[in-house]
Amino acid sequence: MGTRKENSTYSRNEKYIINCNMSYAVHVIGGRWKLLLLDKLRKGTSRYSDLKKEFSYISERMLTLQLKSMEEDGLIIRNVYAEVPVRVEYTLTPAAIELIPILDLLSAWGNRQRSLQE
Amino acid sequence: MGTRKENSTYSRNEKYIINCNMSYAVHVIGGRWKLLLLDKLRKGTSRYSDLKKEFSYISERMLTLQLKSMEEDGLIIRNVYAEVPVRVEYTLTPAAIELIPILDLLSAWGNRQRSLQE
DNA sequence: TTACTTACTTACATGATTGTTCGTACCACA
DNA sequence: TGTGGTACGAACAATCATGTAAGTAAGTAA
Repeated sequence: MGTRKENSTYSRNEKYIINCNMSYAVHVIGGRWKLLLLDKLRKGTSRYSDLKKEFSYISERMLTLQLKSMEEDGLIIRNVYAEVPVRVEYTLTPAAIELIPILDLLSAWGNRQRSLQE
Repeated sequence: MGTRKENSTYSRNEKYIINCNMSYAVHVIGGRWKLLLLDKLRKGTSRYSDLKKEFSYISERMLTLQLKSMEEDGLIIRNVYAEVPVRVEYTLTPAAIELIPILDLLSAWGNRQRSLQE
């Protein structure tokens, strides 16, 4: 989510992952706060200040970073309204909406798995 | 996957994620090499040396770390055979087998999504 | 006694992600 | 002119994840 050094082993190893669609999908939702944000946005469009209020424990920096990353990966759309003060709204894309039921399956699996683990 | 400092913001923030089963599931499969290992093991039991040979680009340290983590999370079972030299085999647990079709859905989604992105 | 195989383990270094703090741009309104 | 609200951005620091290089343990065979 920042700049990367080329030619480190870490970078070079990426080629072994990059052609794995599963890894890609997990990467896309893998940021620390992305799932929480997806879960919020599935209930409807939110503006930046709403997210900031609801997730007050997420630093503003991380909030914008995760949102930007999700926008780049085609999970959300960012709409800017030229009002005063500015209003910025975030909405799920169709692709993200397709993802939701799969995440629900994952969630159910996680639930079962955790109850088994204790 | 190592020791953690308590009381850092990073640690404290965990409580906002820890009760999210989705995040748990993503965490469980989120290590860099876990999906590749799952994909290999779904085709059948493998011994350590097989994995090492197939994934020669993964350092031994990371290989054992990821395998141990997957074992702790109930994704794989580690069987040790008291032969000479030792033989250690890794097998998917039923829980991991339940996970496979969900991961296939994720993979299909990733495939669609990536073709849209370019 | 030494060498050999398998499956790790440890100490250390590098790179990536996340968090803290402060500052900015825009325009309205007093 | 100055204050206020929204939505960020940049510099820096802390923490986590990954990679490198070397060594270990157990047992058998030479």
